[in-house]
Amino acid sequence: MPEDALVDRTLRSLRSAGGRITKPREQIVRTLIGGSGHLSAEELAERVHQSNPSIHITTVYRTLDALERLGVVNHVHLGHGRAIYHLANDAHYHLYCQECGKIEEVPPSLFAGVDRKITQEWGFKTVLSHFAFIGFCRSCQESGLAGGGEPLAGPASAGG
Amino acid sequence: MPEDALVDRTLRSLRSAGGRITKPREQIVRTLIGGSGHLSAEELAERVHQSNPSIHITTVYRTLDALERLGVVNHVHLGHGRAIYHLANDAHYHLYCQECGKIEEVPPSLFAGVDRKITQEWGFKTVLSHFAFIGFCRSCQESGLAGGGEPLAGPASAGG
DNA sequence: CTCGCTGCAAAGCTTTTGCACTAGA
DNA sequence: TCTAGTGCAAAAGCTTTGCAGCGAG
Repeated sequence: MPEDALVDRTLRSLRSAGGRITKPREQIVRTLIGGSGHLSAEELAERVHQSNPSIHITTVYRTLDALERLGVVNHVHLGHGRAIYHLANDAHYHLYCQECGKIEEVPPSLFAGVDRKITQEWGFKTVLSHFAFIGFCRSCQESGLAGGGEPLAGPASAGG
Repeated sequence: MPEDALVDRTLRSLRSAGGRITKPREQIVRTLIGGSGHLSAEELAERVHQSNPSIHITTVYRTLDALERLGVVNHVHLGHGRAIYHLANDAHYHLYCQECGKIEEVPPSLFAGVDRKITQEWGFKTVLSHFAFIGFCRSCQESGLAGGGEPLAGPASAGG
């Protein structure tokens, strides 16, 4: 199982950076790597609690923070509150259904064109990976939950 | 001044919807319409306080909420915390510089292509207006504050 | 007169911080 | 030993809610 190797490598990275390998860190890292790839801090804590209920969510946050500084983990904001964490080597953007909470992954290349345009025309460098794209997934649209409200609907009204 | 007419129309909309026209609402609506177009609830409250310091920020939130339900106002999240409010008839998306806080407006048409692609390929309906696009404005990039980290950097890897 | 609006205080939600104690190397 | 990590409690930051009194219509 390559997961064990990854867990091991990650823990050793922590140590190389001057940190220490502790039981809580080991369990958090193992759970994160073995998990679905998209976990909030709270979900991660819940899963960790199945093997060790005494690990505090503060420790989860601090460990995730340490991993993020190592470049092993990234976090993505889904909207108002929650953020999710995923392994940094898995580069993708996120579509977040605000109705059912489902997260879909899309390749960054999809936005390359828009991103280039924004850079050229506005001189602005976007960081599109740090916030999910909000909307409605297919099934929630079919349930009639997605209203209108987007200015995109209608005839193309300008060209920048 | 067309602003007075807009204020008046907005207040009457509130009444048509079963609401009441009060001094606080009048002042909040007037300040919002006369304002820069991008105000946080707190900024709006500050300006309103110049003419009436006793108006509580809770009232500002509730009035903005009422206006939003009428479709007169939209709010946009800039990131973790703050949201900004603007008139709904002014359709645009937002670029938010996470370094200096500057907000730039871009036409929704810019994203029409990506949006269509996401709809066609993922069946996902994005609501791109509800969250700003985060990044670094030109001047902050020139100050050397914008780091790397975006997966978009690198050879154009495909067109999806 | 009624019911919506208001101000105040307090709660809510996710994440961060202060502090004393524990434990890795 | 020495310093990083841990658990707990509390705070932080923005927004919402409960409640009693006021006032628009």
